[in-house]
Amino acid sequence: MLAGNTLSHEIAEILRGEILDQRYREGDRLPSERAMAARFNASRGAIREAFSQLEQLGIIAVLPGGARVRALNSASISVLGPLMARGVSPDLVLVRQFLQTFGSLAAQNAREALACADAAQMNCIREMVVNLDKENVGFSVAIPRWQRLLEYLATTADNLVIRLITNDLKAQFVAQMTALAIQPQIDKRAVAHSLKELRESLPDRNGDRAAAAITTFFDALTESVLDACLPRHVPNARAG
Amino acid sequence: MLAGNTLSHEIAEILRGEILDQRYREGDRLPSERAMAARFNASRGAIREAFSQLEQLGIIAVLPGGARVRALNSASISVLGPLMARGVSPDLVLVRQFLQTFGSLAAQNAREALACADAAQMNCIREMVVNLDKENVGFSVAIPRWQRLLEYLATTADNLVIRLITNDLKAQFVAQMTALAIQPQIDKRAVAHSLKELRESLPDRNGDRAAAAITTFFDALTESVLDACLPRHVPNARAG
DNA sequence: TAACCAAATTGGTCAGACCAAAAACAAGTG
DNA sequence: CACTTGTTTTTGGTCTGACCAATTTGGTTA
Repeated sequence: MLAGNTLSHEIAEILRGEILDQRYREGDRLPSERAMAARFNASRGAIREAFSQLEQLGIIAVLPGGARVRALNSASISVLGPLMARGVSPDLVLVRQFLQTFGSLAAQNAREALACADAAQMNCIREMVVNLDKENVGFSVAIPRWQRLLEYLATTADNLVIRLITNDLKAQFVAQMTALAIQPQIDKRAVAHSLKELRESLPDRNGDRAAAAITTFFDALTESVLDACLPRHVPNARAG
Repeated sequence: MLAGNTLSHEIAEILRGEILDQRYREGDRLPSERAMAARFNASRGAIREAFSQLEQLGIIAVLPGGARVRALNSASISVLGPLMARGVSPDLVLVRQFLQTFGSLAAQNAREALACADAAQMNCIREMVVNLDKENVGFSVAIPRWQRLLEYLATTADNLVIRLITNDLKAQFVAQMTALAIQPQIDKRAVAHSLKELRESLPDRNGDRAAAAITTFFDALTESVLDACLPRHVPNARAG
């Protein structure tokens, strides 16, 4: 669908799936480029470009004598999206790991933002936090506000390493999540608590406290998302 | 420069450098594949493979009509290594961001490890921490032990997302650091304190406390590494 | 000026070929 | 039988030249 309109992208996508599905074991030699060309009715050049993409993904190593499958642990972040989409690893486990990791990085952003923000930026942060805390809005309204806050903290912290990581993570994760159209019911008490901590951490620029607040928020978010991912077969009649 | 023995890797490396050096501005169109082929005295196929690598790096977008330079913010983590090696961004800033981010992820690993470790794993962790705390060893002895501890925490936490991220980070960072042959003088008191916190967090599996201890350690490590990176008083070279 | 159409350019792919290095195999050796 | 050695096959890396489809470009027209 969205993957790649070009032949080499399609081939790469197919092979990526087969590798992530463990159709070739780690260390195994992939069929030769010529064999692949025959299989896909394509030229060797197209196969070569597909292999190149898989190599950049870190899931194969192509060298004279043949292309070999590498360990999943040595892959690049970009495999996480496809991995989550397939049944290779338990989805919910990966979702949890995603959100927890994302939360850690966001917390670090908050820590650094409070350490290096100027007066105007601090004001802006304070304003966003207060606004976020003001009304008891629904999930669909609150989440974009949180996103803006986290984005502003990221901009303020200006940590390129975290920025690049979260770029990759978002690209892999958001696509999968939005595809599921999840409507989590986040624990409002936990959110309120993390907002209170966040607000109180601002005056004396307590980075650790702010980071802890962000972590708390992501813990709650994680639980709610996981809950929303569960098969809602069960008649769970309990409103918050 | 052992980066890539193949021609396409060499070309990709050169172009990557030129792009990271801002020789082409964001959004600019790169010279066509044919022009590049002429410039490097190579075939279009080789240029294409080089372009493919740059595309996977996230620094160019190749599409019908021409290849365009993308924003650095949208790049992949793998550009950090080359970026740090060049003078594009202040080195020390990147080094700090690297270590702080690495610390955040290690702290998260510790948090999750304590949450999910079985009895045997907890014993192993305790043993490593105690061993680390036992003697007052030098930097070159202590660091490998810390690495083993962090690695074991990572294995125990078994967070694939963090694993993949740190894979990339290590690949980009360690190469640069070892090339500098840095001998940091780490603050032993800070390390001792973080070890104490870590040790005391084990009995009741206080993940937050363990995470804070790891963060403390990385703060000290960051300062010492940055200090070691500073230009020292050159013995004689006052030429110029 | 704005809309429109044709020519030049560009990426995507294909085909067939050559080379050097690696792998697979055969044969000889202890 | 195991182990080395030398030859053949396979494999990846690159080149050349060509074709197609889509974009870009630039000139033309309304």
